[in-house]
Amino acid sequence: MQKLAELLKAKKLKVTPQRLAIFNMLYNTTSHPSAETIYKSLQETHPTMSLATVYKTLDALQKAGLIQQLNVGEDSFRYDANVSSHPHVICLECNRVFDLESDILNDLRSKVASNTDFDLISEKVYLYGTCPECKESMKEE
Amino acid sequence: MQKLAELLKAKKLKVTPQRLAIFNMLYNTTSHPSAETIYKSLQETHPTMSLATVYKTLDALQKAGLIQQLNVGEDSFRYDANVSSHPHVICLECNRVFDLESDILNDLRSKVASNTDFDLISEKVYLYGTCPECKESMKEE
DNA sequence: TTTTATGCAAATTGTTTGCAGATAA
DNA sequence: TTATCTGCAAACAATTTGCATAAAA
Repeated sequence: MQKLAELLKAKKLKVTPQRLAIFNMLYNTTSHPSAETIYKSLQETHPTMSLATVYKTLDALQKAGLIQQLNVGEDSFRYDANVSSHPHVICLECNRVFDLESDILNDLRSKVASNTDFDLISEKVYLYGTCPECKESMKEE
Repeated sequence: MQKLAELLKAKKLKVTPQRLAIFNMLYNTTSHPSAETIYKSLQETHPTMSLATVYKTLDALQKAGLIQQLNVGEDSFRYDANVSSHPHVICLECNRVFDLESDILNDLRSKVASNTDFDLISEKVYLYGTCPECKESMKEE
């Protein structure tokens, strides 16, 4: 928590209980929650925090480069405290989102760079399918 | 146009002037327009067509597998009559969206399949950067 | 004639904004 | 103290929906 407070201060963001709670939650999960999910799961510990504060905090953290926004094709955004440009795999059965290693994009990056003459800055890569667990439970039926 | 009418009929969709106009426009562009852009550019030839009809038509075409929806990270969707699962490069200066060949994803697909045990179904791949033309005009300044 | 599509206006939903009071520095 | 944040309610924008009329099959 101390570490997160330092990260906020380094970006000249005031350290508030709300910000710490949101940042901390994102920092300790790989579930890529949405604003709504974050809001609901912090209801118990921060019952007075509003959804608008969640949105404003996520916006501030994102602008500071401390988190990133994902758009996996749902109707709302998800957030990730892993700010490296890494690909994600999404299970179409359970809707969970998993991280992949960034370096599996190296081949793609170099191919695109040589095919297009673009100066590439970033990328968003989402793969869709069925996760091992859901494959199992589908077999059983 | 005859060809497009056949494609609609094959999907049991009624062939209306609005649907033909929208489908035809998408079929003859690589600009990946949004619903709003399609609506505006068809105003001249189809002044009575409503935006709701554009949305309903895009939805029908998409469900029939005749077009696909893109989410390049803007506040609205774009549409593509190329329904193959191909990557896109987006220029952050001029906001144009370009198609890439599907097969440059082969390496990524096989890497992800072997790393995750997912059964992969599809993918959305967007790369961001500066296109050759915008690189030129930035040099001049 | 039957079925499906269109066009209008109203509804929906995730997200943003304005602002007064509260809190961090 | 003063600069910034919070929380509420209202605003927003892209998209969807209900329904009466119109057009396709």
